[in-house]
Amino acid sequence: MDEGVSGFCIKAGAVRAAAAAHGGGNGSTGTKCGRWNPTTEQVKVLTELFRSGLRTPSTDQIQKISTQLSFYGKIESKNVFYWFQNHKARERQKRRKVSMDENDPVFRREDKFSASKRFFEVNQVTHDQPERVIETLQLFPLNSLDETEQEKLRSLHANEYRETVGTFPYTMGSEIDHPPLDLRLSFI
Amino acid sequence: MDEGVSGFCIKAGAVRAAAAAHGGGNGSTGTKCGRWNPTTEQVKVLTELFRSGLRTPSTDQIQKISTQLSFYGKIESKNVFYWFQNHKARERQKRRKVSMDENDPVFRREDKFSASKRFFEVNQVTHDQPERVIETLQLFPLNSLDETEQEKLRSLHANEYRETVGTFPYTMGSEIDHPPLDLRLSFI
DNA sequence: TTGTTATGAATGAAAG
DNA sequence: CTTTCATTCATAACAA
Repeated sequence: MDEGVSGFCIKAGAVRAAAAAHGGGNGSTGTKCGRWNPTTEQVKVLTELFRSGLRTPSTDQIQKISTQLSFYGKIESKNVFYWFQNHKARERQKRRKVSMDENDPVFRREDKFSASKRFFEVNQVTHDQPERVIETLQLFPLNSLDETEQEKLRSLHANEYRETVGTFPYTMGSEIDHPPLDLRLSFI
Repeated sequence: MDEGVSGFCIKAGAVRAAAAAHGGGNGSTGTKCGRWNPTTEQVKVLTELFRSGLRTPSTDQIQKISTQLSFYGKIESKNVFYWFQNHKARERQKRRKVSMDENDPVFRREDKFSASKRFFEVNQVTHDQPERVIETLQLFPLNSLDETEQEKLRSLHANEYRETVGTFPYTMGSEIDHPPLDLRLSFI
């Protein structure tokens, strides 16, 4: 199991055990050196921005978002950049509700071009959003926000847990009536 | 809190250990579990495929494998995907642990990349490890429909373009359906 | 029960 | 943008 914790960060001691970041607003405030671990606040804001239609923030936007989120914890521009990139990619990936009729008893004709991208049948948290993709959203008025201004953004409560969208209503209701038994690797 | 479906699971019995060797309701058909639990048959096949050299099955292959394995129990494409992903990663992880040769106990510190690709630069590290495995194994000769190349040489420098175009006003709150959450996105 | 291990799933980071 | 890698989180299966 937990073999050598390879990795390249010094993490001199056993840092692994600690973790337990889930469940609560993990500080992530300069904890370890490893990778960015967003706080629930940060994730919430980012998610909301995404929901608002922002998908590929510009450099300027990334900078502003990063600045704002830095209050909630350590964060860098690249984190925001990657977040959006990953979120978008995975959202699309999961969006692939391609119903691969593997159970279809009727031989189907070859589809023109089958989707060749990864796709899982993962449901998505109710998103009744008319898919309005705003590439460039007006973020943060240019008038800089003072420290005091940022303080106002503070307040709030720490929502528990981090975003976890990972469930899916199994669609493959029941099994198919037994196909040729014993297939093993014969199909390779 | 709401982390999707997790927790309750009927756990239809030993699926991994032994048993389940017979075509019979192991925890697959009627179990609504939050997490896939492979049957011994499924694991066996997957392992054999892995041993055969398959490490990163294509979407098409994943599909086929999933279809085949569905006989042994409930399984989805993403399960296969994750299985290979994890198996490969852990194989490598163990390999890495062994790598710590006493020959040179010096730990090389990863240079802190500062950068900028826009803000940060992704330093091109290395690309070694002459991976000697079969990336693409021919599975199921039945229908070896090879999806044609879709779009590969696309995208490119379309970013700048988009950035510029999206400068339209965008009234806050107007277009966006008012977020039900407590938003400090007011600064948008 | 509690603690540990194995591994499914998620995701930040980065390569291609 | 797409795909892969590395690390981490969560939990079923198991041991004590």
